[in-house]
Amino acid sequence: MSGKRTLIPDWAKRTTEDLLVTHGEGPHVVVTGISPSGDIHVGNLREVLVGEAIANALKTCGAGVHFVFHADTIDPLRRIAPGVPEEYERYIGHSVSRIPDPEVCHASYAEHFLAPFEEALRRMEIDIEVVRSHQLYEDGFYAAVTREALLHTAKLREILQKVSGRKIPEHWSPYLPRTTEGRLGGVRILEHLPEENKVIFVDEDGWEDAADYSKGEGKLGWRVELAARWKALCATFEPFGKDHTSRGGSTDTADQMAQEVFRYPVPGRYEYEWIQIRGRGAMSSSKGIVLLPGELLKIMSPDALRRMILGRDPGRALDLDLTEGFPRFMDEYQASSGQLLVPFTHLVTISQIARGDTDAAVEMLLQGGYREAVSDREKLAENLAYAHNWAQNWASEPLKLGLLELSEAVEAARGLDETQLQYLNEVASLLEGSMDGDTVQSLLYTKAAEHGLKPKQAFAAVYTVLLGRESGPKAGPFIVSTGVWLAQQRFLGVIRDTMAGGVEG
RNA sequence: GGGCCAGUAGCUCAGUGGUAGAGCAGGGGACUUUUAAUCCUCGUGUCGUAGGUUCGAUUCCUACCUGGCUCACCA
Repeated sequence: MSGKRTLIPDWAKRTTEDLLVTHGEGPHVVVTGISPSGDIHVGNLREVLVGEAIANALKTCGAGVHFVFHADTIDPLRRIAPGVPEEYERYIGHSVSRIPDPEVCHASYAEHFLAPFEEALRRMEIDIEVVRSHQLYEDGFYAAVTREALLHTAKLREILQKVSGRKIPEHWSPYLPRTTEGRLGGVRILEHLPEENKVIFVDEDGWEDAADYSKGEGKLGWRVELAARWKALCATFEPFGKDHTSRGGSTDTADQMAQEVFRYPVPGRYEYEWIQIRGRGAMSSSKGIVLLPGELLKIMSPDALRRMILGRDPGRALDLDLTEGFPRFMDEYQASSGQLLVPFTHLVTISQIARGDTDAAVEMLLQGGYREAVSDREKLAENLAYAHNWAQNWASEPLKLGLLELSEAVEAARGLDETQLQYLNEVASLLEGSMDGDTVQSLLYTKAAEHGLKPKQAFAAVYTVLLGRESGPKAGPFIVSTGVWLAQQRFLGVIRDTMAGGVEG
């Protein structure tokens, strides 16, 4: 029921078996990575989870595995993320690790977006080493491959041109030094001094300068860096989103560069499809269509999130339905993970009535016959919190239960007829704070009959005044949970205001 | 145009080389102290189209049609 089960899905098993054949028994290095130039969303999380699944499968086969998250913190800012002030335009071309945090809460622009993601990785207990590329460059980790790249500039340029089909400028260089203004690239390399780890370059204004590539004074261009990084990190496997894997794309060029220039075997690969949010479209940091892992961890457990993001097969596009479809997902998840089954929608109702009072929730669950579900109170409290958060943020209106303000209640009560109002009036006069749920329920029912109201009409009156709807959770226990006194005041208040407003007596 | 993915009951989707399944919706019934409550019951759909392989294909292959996404360093 608890404990971490590592079940290996079919797609991961197949991929891993191939990998063991093509790349040997290990030790393996599984690499994932992303550029923190904007929100790191659950689409990005899919890459990490695919990597994790492969890493786990490798471990199960007895192979040694090192699992790495390569944060591309040295990457230049290309466009400012939504919500970032416009004056950040002037940082375009600067390394995101060297740009101030727009909200001043972290050490840099990069950290601002990286931190929440790292927090999610931690909460999901993913066994991964997070490295920052600006750190690696500054530590000289990429010095050797950078030197190699510079020495093979002509060959790299040829590959780039041939494979991508793009015209590459004459003076192209795989290395982008940082100018005195802090911008990467846009300069011309004049000379490479391999024994000093330096390049001499001239900037747009004709100023000559030098950059030490063992100290992070520049970086490799993206496509070259990808291949170089495989070698430097000893990567044997890396998942890629489909945007990278199309013909002429970055994996195409990197594959050839790895083989012909770096003399390094191309790591195993898994191409995963993208995730869309139902009704909003494909996730995109730049369009502001984004769902953060942290948001989802508010409504489900890490394990459920893992299941949701991977889907049946990450090679297939996923259309995340967090509204109507979510309860079903949760029920299926619970069933398949052997947990006690309380229908999610029921949990949603209870969580909203109990509002954090676990004792009250236990009471209601017992009444509903969910005896087993209350045995683990800690777990239950957690699930109630998930359900409650979901109700707040994602549920459609009919599933939300919120008490009306008095003025809203008066407004809603206009739809009630006189008999219903009189019924509420009498009920209010008979309610007592000491009553329990069943007593209130029975009071509501008997008084309905006495007023000649069908139960449905009577209860509709109650729900209308309290919730603004014609139906709701079982009325007696609900009223007790809100506090009998509160319901009583609400009934009386509505009667008073409605009568004063001109309803005939 | 290249690539990837999909096209199965009204909707959302499972599924397997051998007479097609689930959930929801919908119909019928029970209950009748209310609920998007509970219980019972009801599904012959050209499994996108056309070919091929096979004793036999929805499941494998080919072509095509339709839809989605992706190919400017945004997973």
